Amino acid sequence: MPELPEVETTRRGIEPHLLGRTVSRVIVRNRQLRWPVPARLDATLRGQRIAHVRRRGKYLLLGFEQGSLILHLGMSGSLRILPVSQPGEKHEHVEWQLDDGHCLRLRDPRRFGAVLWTRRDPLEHRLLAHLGPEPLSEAFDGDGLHTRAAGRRQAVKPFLMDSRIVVGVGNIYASEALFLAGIHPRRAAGRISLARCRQLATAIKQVLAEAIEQGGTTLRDFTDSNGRPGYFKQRLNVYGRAGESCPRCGQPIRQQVIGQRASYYCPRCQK
DNA sequence: ACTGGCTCCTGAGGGC
DNA sequence: TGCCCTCAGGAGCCAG
Repeated sequence: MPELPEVETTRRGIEPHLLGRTVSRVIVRNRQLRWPVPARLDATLRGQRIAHVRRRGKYLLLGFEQGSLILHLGMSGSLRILPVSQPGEKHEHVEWQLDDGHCLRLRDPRRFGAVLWTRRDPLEHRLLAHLGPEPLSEAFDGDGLHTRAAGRRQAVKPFLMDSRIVVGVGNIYASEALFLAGIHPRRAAGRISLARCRQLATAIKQVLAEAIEQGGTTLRDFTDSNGRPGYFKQRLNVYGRAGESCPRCGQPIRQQVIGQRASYYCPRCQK
């Protein structure tokens, strides 16, 4: 399940292979993703040069001369650079062929991902226009978090996963950051002190930055057809570890569903 | 303005 | 060995 670190790692992995390349052909094998893949994508993109590869939240933005592709990996999507001659695999729904004999392929078994095209500034697109700050930027800090949380009774974990508050904090890293900050996932967002909001913001930055570093080593080679990454489970303190000992105090870690999502926490360390 | 619940989909994992 | 059932999970969307 790609969270922000995996999306950023993907961006870094594909960028050098795409910059300055021209699309020679687009093949859409299955257009039924979260939204239908735009019709005539091949006609739209053919001959256009890729000017930049950016990321906003978990969206990847491929900038062309006449518009931008907006890509989302959903929860099972992945992008790889392969030789065009490489035989296709199951669930490879879209292929962008480049002028150097390689192609970018989107594989997405669960098809929660998205491929959209816009001729305007992608940051103004309705899916992106109202996103909260990037967690690793200076625009995101504990003071801002505290302000946004004021008066809200929603549990802090789903609050953190709301992309209008901050982007890119998915289910796994929300649990991890709350553990680091010592905050119970069910605590009302509006009942966290400024000092603890600052700790929480720091924890979010730390967890995501560390995961990106990990991703950088795990997902090194995007041209390797065998390079499916494992997830960074070895680094996780609480996620997926119900019943195991808390690494800080030894208490058994608990699992609880909060906002329809599995949440993991230490009942002793997190208040 | 908030909040919780539903939805899309497939593969994994458990039970028998 | 295989079949069936259940469930996870990002995030937009809608109802209350």
